[in-house]
Amino acid sequence: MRVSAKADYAVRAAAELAAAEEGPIKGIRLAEAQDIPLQFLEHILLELKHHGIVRARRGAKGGYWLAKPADEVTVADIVRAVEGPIAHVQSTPPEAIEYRGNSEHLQEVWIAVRANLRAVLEEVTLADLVSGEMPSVVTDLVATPDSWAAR
Amino acid sequence: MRVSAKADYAVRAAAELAAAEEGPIKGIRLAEAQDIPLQFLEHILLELKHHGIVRARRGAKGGYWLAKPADEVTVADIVRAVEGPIAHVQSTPPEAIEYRGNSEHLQEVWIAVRANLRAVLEEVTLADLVSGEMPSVVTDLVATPDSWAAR
DNA sequence: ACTTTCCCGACCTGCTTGGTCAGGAGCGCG
DNA sequence: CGCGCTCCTGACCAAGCAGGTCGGGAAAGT
Repeated sequence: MRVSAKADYAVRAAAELAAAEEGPIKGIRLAEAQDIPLQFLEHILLELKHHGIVRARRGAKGGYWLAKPADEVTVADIVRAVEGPIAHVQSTPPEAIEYRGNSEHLQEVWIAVRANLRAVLEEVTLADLVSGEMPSVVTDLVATPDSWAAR
Repeated sequence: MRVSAKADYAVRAAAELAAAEEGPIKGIRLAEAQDIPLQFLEHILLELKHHGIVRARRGAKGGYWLAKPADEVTVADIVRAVEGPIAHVQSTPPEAIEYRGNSEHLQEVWIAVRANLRAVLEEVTLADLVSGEMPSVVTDLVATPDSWAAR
């Protein structure tokens, strides 16, 4: 139930790409803008490329750019690209688990957990992220003081 | 963003304890009821004990039982006991992260993610789990067909 | 040709996951 | 008391992941 450095880095780099107006952005510029180790970032960007989220070109005028418009790329897309499926239990998707005995209804809990994760991650696009204009599901939750409480 | 075997086991064992009406339940009975490796389960139960969620007694009439009524123990309590804090990013709580540049609003996303996780995990008690009468947040999500779709 | 930049596999250290093993300590009972 | 039962605890272990670094290769531009 934690967010890895890789996923965090990936979203931040993608946000930087979404904000860039024209042309390819070099890896080193992304790394510096978001304070990410360059060589690690290159591996992450390669994964994003393999998942069709970014494109890249080598050489003097090379760099990375988004493969799709920023409002068509969600945070969920990026997290799945670098972390794999969201909210799997014991490496199997919640809809495929079968519980016996008194934990029979636990499946419903994990399904609800995944659904609520998706409700945020699939709703926020890179365009939302850079503009700061979040979908209502986020603004509502963020406006609740309890959401900020440590526990 | 995944649920570990340990957390899954822990909740299932706790559900079994919640369902048991009388007296201490032996480890081996929990292990068999939920098909969990016994020695691994004992370590998990020990952690739950250290977190004040279960109690135990040794000897012939020994076993484990819940330290509190089943309707006062939430799934979140158990997950936190065995997995640590929920939805930390790079091992730091989302309210403590500071983002710069174009990812400035990413903090709000992680806050919303955590809040939505809590909305499920802190709402479901062991009593709900064994009775099958889930809180509305769960039944609503589970009733949505999309929640069951793989992606 | 030569530089720049991405591409990509190998490697590395340390920690986590999902366990097993061996023994010790408390509890109840005859 | 002695004895068996059950939990308690630390040590260990194999595999994998996290979070990187290193070194070289391949395309793009000039």
